Amino acid sequence: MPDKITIKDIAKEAGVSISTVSRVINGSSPVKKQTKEKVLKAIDKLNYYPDALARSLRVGYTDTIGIIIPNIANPFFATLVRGAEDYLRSKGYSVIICNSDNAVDQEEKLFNILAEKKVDGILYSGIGDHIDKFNQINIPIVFIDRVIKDNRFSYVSSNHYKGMEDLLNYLYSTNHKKYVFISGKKEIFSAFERLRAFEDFTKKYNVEYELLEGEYTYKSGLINGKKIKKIPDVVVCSNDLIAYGVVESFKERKIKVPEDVSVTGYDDIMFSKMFSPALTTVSQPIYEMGKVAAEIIYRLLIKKDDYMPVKLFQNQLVVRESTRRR
Amino acid sequence: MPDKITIKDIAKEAGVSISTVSRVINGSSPVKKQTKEKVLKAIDKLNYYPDALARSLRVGYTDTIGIIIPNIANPFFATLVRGAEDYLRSKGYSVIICNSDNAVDQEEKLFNILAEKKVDGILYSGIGDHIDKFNQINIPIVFIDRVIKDNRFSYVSSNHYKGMEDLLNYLYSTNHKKYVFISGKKEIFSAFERLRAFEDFTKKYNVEYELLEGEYTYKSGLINGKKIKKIPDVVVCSNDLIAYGVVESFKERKIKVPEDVSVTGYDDIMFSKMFSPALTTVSQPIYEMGKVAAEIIYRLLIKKDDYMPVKLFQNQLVVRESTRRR
DNA sequence: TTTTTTAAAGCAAACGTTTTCATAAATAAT
DNA sequence: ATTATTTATGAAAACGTTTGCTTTAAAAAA
Repeated sequence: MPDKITIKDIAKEAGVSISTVSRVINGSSPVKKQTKEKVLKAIDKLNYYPDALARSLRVGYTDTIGIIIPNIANPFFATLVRGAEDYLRSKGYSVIICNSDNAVDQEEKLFNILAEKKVDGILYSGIGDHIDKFNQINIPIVFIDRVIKDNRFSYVSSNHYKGMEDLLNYLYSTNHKKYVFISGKKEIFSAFERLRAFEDFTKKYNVEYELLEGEYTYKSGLINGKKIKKIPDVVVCSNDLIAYGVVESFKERKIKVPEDVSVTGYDDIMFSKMFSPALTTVSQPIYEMGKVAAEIIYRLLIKKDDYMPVKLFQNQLVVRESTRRR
Repeated sequence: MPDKITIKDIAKEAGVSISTVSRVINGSSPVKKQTKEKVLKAIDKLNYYPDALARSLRVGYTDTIGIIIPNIANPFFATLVRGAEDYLRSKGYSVIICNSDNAVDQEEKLFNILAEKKVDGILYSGIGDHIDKFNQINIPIVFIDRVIKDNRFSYVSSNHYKGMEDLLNYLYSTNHKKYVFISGKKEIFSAFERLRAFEDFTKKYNVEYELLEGEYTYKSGLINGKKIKKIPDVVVCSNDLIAYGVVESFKERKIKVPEDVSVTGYDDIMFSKMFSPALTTVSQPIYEMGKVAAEIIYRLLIKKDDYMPVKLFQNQLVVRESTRRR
């Protein structure tokens, strides 16, 4: 294998010092046109590309952002990540993606790895708060899909409580009397908020309901769907994946949606409109949220002020075919 | 902000040389129990974590793998990536994900970035062949979802031709006479192979058909679905997303699947079984393929021999509700 | 004890860049 | 022409590690 080409080789080839080479690469200070050409020619000839490690070690940043999410195979996060990555790459950043599977200890490990890799910033969506860790590693972070009261931290989230409230009010207004609610893991902020909205709702209208503890997966919907003995007017699911599972479990039992029971989701991932019955759900601007999170971290990085922006998105009820008036 | 803690600080705190600190961190050579304790204590006290950049610069590797795919928001790739990442992380690697959107020039750019970042290996699924580039950057690579005849390169792929052939034979045996085929971009290996199987099929059985050029997206299915004037017996789609789009477009036109027309997909992404009608498709072991690709690159990295493994997966016809005997 | 062997720790170079500071070359001002 | 100013280049330190080699300390053998 051929030896690695370094800036030294270019310098020698072009008959010039390495400082000069560095300067033409980075345009950091003027260099005479004809020497510049020599250098460029040498670079091209030897097929040189600079070592980002060495560079980062020197300059103190890596142009890399870490993203910690539960699971990239969940379309919600895939879309979110895409939103963030598109923006960041346009600004010259790369992205390291880490799946935590919502395990706090795994999250902690990932923070360590990202800190060691010297990422410039972190986008984080997960369970733990890790505040002590953040103080240790001292890397700008923005929380995603979660409201942080600690005003040292930025976040982008959406108004889950309000979204769920809107959905429930709609259901109530269309004559749904008996409810089953399948929650996500309560450690997850969004799941907690949606559940909270549901609990407040049941109190307010003194409505008949059953509460099932699930998690944000298709499988959980499948399992919990089977557990439902008394078919209610509507099964309110804490996210779309759960709803898919519930519908499937009902299909197996020949229970028809929406004829026999309404089913609702949350998130409006791209498949929910294709699902049949097309899912009544609450839409979050997922791609946009990823993008905004990326914008925030970017701003945090370039201007070193203490500006800590925060963005709360509104959610939108979208009524489709999986619900109907009772 | 507090100064960055380096190995030097630990050395001073523990009253020991930096070599010794390095040795206790890496266990690279024996150090007396009691000095080890001092060092560990200092590390803990000062909250030190080593700088992976500096380390990589010295040792010559980064424990990082780059992955280039068209689009992480496509569930096929999300699952694939998850398979790869799970394996790699278990071996101590991190993963940088890059979306190319199937643009050759973007792919090229991404290869450059990954080369500069000194990733140890690359997993690549895309359009271009970039053979010259690979020779330049000299980083182990494994191609995903694509057969490479050049035996200097590894790949994992699946037998798209055979899979499509099986599907078509099944359709033929269930009395489907008139076909519409919606292809993916022909530059993509899998799309090319699936189309090739279809063309051979039409010749072999001299069957009535129409060919529509699409791409691997829901939207493309929607658009091309609308273009279908004469409803055939079956619309064979080059992947599942296209099929979703076609079904949706038919729904708008009150054309019933499978009553009026069969529709098939390819890939069997996780949503296809939840889709209604549940999609008849050809399943690829997506997660497994990602995992195997990761295994291969890992083997390539640890043993520096010239072993160039290659893995071809078989695909499995899965008949569900979106087709029926004519 | 003294010498030999082994184990533990330290020194300093190296990895490939960027950048400060000094110097040389070129241009402008006298 | 000479000096002053600007412009272009080079030398060398620094970023934070690992590791080959040397030295010191400890243990074993004489």
